[in-house]
Parts: sequence; structure tokens; C-alpha cells
Amino acid sequence: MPKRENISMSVIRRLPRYYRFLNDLKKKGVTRVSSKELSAKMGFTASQIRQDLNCFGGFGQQGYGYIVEQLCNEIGNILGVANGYKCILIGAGNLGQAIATHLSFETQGFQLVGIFDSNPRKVGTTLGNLVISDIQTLEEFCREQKPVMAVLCVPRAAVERLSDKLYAMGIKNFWNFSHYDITMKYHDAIVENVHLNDSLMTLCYRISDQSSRPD
Amino acid sequence: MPKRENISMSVIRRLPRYYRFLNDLKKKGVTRVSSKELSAKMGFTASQIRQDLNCFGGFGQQGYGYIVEQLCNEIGNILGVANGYKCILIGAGNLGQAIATHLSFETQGFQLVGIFDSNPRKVGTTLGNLVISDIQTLEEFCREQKPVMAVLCVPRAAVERLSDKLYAMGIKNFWNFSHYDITMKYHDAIVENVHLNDSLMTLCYRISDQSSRPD
DNA sequence: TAGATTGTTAATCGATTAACAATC
DNA sequence: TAGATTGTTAATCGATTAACAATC
Repeated sequence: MPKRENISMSVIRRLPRYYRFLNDLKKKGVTRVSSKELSAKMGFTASQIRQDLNCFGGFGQQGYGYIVEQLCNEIGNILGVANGYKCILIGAGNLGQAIATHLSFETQGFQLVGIFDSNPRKVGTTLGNLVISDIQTLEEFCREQKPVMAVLCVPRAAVERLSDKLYAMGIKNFWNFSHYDITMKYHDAIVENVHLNDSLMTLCYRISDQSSRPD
Repeated sequence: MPKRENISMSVIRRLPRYYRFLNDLKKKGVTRVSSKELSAKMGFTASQIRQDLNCFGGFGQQGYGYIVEQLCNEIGNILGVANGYKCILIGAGNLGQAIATHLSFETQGFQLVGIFDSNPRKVGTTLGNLVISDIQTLEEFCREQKPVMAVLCVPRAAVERLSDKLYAMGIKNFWNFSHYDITMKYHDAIVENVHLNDSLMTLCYRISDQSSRPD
């Protein structure tokens, strides 16, 4: 019984975390969990957990709690982990390599179908189970494969033009690792930014702020 | 005139973004900016920008706006970009390499003083301007150098024990790239997580959600 | 039935936005 | 002085928490 109406971004950003913790419980063989137990593990209030889960439907049983496997699957479906959206990765530097090899796109809603780089030394070499293609072949590739998302691992300077090109080819969803902000560029694009610099500076602030306090 | 009292986390997480945009303006030679102009560029409301900046002091001039360079410096100071906190990076895989080479720790409040890995093939090789050390030498190194932050780029399975070890050595600030959640482990630690999986799944949700809507 | 825990509504809290007086 | 834009207060909005009836 999907209720789903105007789910707020704060709830959405908590979903992967629920999924992660439930997956862990599942692997440990735990079959049942209450909002109170999840609360202790995850650091959200029990109230919030019940509220969050209830946005999508009544997954629990009163007096009992939630069945771990069932809840995990439900959240997986909500997130769309089996969607297999075709995506491409651009920029096979260290970061691109790390992402292509260490992340499991397949179990998280995507299918990595192409990796592109402009460096002739890299083109033709293998990364994960894909051969790195020349960035020159990008347009043709997109016409044929029609990927819907692009992972941007190119330097800041290259992103501005690249994202325009991709957008023109019909790719409107971006996972952006560059330090350049494309959030405001397109009115109908979905951009998920990973701003490592921002994260690092936030950490710096929090460390300083703490040391300036008595406790 | 620093006001600073109980700055909320939402304001703090916006600070690096202000810093980034102001730095850009500075580089472009723009000397003056109003909250309205910043609003158009950054996507926050002008009201929020004024509110945010005012948590830390009156940096603007009524009727004129903000002096870009001055404001940028102020925010840099607030973030503590010149603090130079000593930090170490553990795990010199692709991700660790990307972080060590592509991020400018120095200009963002930190100083990377050591890189550690357990792989004998990697130990002794150079990364950036540091030589990768054997993880066995970690304890001695920490006693001497007393780093205050650790960047965790090791696999999920290794993090649990590693973070305990580091915590015992007195490192209470973590930049955590592993898929393992250490946020709840220590009551007095500051943890900044970069959960790439969560980000990817959120993107997946947003793509699915959009396609299920008429517009 | 008694105990437990959800689903859901109401109360609280905090963050964002609007408005405007202060002032450059 | 008139125009502009901040600093700051008040109003609104939304998110979190508390409470409790429903029910397993």
C-alpha cells in the first residue's frame, strides 16, 4: 500500500541508511526488529523511524515490530536498487577508477555500460569489466546505448563543457564528483553532488569549533 | 565581531559552499557582491544568505553589499582553512590515492603527514609528496607526530578494528569513506562520513521518483 | 487477557522566508 | 537626498518529537 506523496528530501536522504542497516541485520540473520532497536543502532529517534517508514506504507506489525527481510526488500524497492539504469563514467583517473571498481552499481539501481577518458594511454585498457573508450566516441555510444546517468570524474575545468554536451545528448541525471557546481545549470536535471572539499572543510570547522568550547 | 552561538548544522554545511562561490568570484576579479546576486548564483534565498552570514558577524555594508575578498577571508577563517591540522590517510587503494593526490588538504585546514597501507607492494612507494608507510609503524608514528584526524579509505571489514585502534591512540576525528558506520561508536568523536553508496542510491530514487510523476 | 509496538495525530521545535527599520 | 542593501525581528513553514489509540 504505497502512500507516497511529496516525500521530503530529508526522508529520502535517510532511506539509503535504513537500507544499509537492514541489510546488515539481514546478513547477521536477525529476522525481527523494532523501531526502538533500530533507533539505538542508527541514532534516529524511534518516533522518526516509524514516521519515515510510514510515508511509504505500513510495513510493520503492531505489537511485534518489523520483519527485517521484508522491510529491507521494501526499502530496496522504494529506492529502486533493481532498476539497472544505464550509466556511463567519464574520467578514468584515480577517483574514476576507485568508483568503477569499488562500487557496486548493479546492486544500487544502475548498470555501468561505458567508461570514457581523453588520455590515449588509458583508452583501450581495462577497468573492472569494461574497456576504457575514447571520449571521441561518446556521442555515437550514447546514441546507441542511451544511458540515462553520467558519473562525472573529470577535473573542474572540463566539467562545464562536458556537462553541456551530455545534457544535449539527453543525459539529464548526473553524479558529480568535480568541484564545479552544475546544480544550477539545468532546470530539469537531477544532480547528486559529492563535494569532497565541502565535506573536508566541514570537518575542519567542527574540529575547530569543538576545541574552542570548554566541553 | 564574532557572534557565534550554537550555529546550527544546516548553516555549517552551507559554509563551504559560500566559501567556494566567493573564491570563484574572487578569482574572476569581482570585488563586490550582494545577497541578491549570490542568491541567483547559489540557489539559496537572499534572506537566508544574510541570515547565515549574520550568525558570524556583520560582514556587509548596508546599501552596498559585501566585499568579496573580505567576506571570503572571513568565511575561510571561520572554517579554519589555515588551521593545518595534522592528519593521516589509511588505505592507499584507488580511492586513497585519489584523495591524497587530488585534494588540497593544505588549503582546507589540514596537513597530510602520513599515508599507511598493509600491502607490502605499496609500502615504500610514493604518493603525492609522501612515501607510503607500513601500517605496522602506525602506532609509533602517531606517538611522535600526534595527528588529530584520520582519513579512512580501507575496506569495510577493516574499519571496525582500525577505528578502535586509532581512537585508542587519541585520534578522535575521522573522515570516513568506508561503507561501515562509525558515527555511533564513540561518544566524543567527530565523524564526517562520505557514503558514496548512499549518494548513489539517493540519485536512483530521485530518478525513479521523477519518472513516476507526470511532470 | 496483558504486553508490546506500530500507525497516526497533535504538540513542539527549529529553520526558512518575509518584512522592514537602520544606514551606507 | 534618494536608492540600495544590509542586519534583524516577526511570521511562516516544515520537520521532529511526543503521545496515545489501534491492534497484533
